[in-house]
Amino acid sequence: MSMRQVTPAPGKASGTPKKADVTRVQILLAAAQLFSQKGYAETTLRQVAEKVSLKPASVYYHFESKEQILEEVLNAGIVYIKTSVETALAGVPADAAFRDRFNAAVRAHLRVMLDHRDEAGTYIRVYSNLPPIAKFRSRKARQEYTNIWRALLEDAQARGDIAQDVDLGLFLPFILGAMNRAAEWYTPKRGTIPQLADLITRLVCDGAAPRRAAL
Amino acid sequence: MSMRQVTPAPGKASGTPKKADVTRVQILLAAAQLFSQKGYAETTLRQVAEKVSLKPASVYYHFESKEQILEEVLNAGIVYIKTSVETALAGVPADAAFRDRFNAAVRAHLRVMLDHRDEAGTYIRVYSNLPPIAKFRSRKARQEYTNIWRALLEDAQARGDIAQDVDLGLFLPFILGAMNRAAEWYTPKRGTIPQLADLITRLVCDGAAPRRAAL
DNA sequence: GTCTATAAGGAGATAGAC
DNA sequence: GTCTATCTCCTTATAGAC
Repeated sequence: MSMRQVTPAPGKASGTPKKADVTRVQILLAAAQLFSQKGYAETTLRQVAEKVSLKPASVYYHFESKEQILEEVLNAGIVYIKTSVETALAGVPADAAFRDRFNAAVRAHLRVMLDHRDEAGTYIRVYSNLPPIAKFRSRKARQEYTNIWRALLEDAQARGDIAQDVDLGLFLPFILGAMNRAAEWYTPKRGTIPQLADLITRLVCDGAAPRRAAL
Repeated sequence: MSMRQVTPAPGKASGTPKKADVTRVQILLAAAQLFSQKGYAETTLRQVAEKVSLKPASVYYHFESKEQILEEVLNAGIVYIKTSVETALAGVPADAAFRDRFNAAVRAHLRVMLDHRDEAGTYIRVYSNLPPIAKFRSRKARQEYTNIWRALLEDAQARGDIAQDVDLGLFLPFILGAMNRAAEWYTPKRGTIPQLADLITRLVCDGAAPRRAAL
């Protein structure tokens, strides 16, 4: 699943591939990369234009404003992440161990965010320093995504895989935030994405202390 | 310990309180707040000036450039955090349980970052979207701080409080990043800072699963 | 659809009076 | 130390030719 399929144009059924909405998508991709690398305010439309070999003015044929580009980039990013995690969860039996379902979700989230950094990572990286309007507009999609995780964790707590006295109101944002922050520091040099996913799963399920079971 | 004592002026022993380095510090504090709230690029010198009831030009009597203000804000922030965590660790016996030492450090880190958001939180929040020069300049202080945590965790691993097969190269940045990300989502509505610190400590030491000991 | 040219505004920073 | 006034540059965005 690529961002390409996610943003053909607002309100357009995927019938004709259309001749040059291609440019539109190229702009979105370039913008996503730049926003992700340097932040929204620090990125100029000239840089976006140059990256797709256009003159700045031409960008305005495809988009009304810089902010509209941002909005679409954000939405595409979160839809992309959401779909990936949903797909990953669907690939694990619903009655599988919590550990396995959780690990699959974590791995999917990390993979999208760290592997396809430019495409979806933008959402995570740029979100904090945004004009409040943009934050508000993407709020709904963001919440829908969070709900996937909430359901996963609430279910685990109901089944006794997570202790009753763990406050999900703190745990949920903590664990999502912890994963998202990885976009800031992760490099393949530190380890693979599955390794990181395993570490997180281990922390959540067992902690980092040595197993004291077999004693 | 306040940021005031940290940034009297570069290379100035704390002898005379000096008549109006006060303004200098006020500018730093105002800048810290604004950078933290809106990001570096989105903050204008005019806004900083207005916040301390100065005209924009007057700021340049105290600082050479906007970037220099940023640099000092960042350094002050990290020195502040570092000192806080060191003090907290010094307050716990060196032979205390890892759990207690870790919890004290987490709590101190979170308190500075979340309670004194404007002073030290800037460092965390702004750092990602920075001109590379600024990142580089604050690198040394950042590493010195990280080393406190590395020592704490390496020590724990040596004593067997953290399992041998936990990769600190992943674990260290993960846990620091997770805490830092809390600046993005934490509000007192979700819980107290000690509660969050306890949650993190629990995850690290035991995991979130129900205790299976007493069975 | 993309271009050239340019408008309109705001940014960081400086000069020099007070 | 702080002010007024201003320079210069670069931004987003528009107008209209091709």
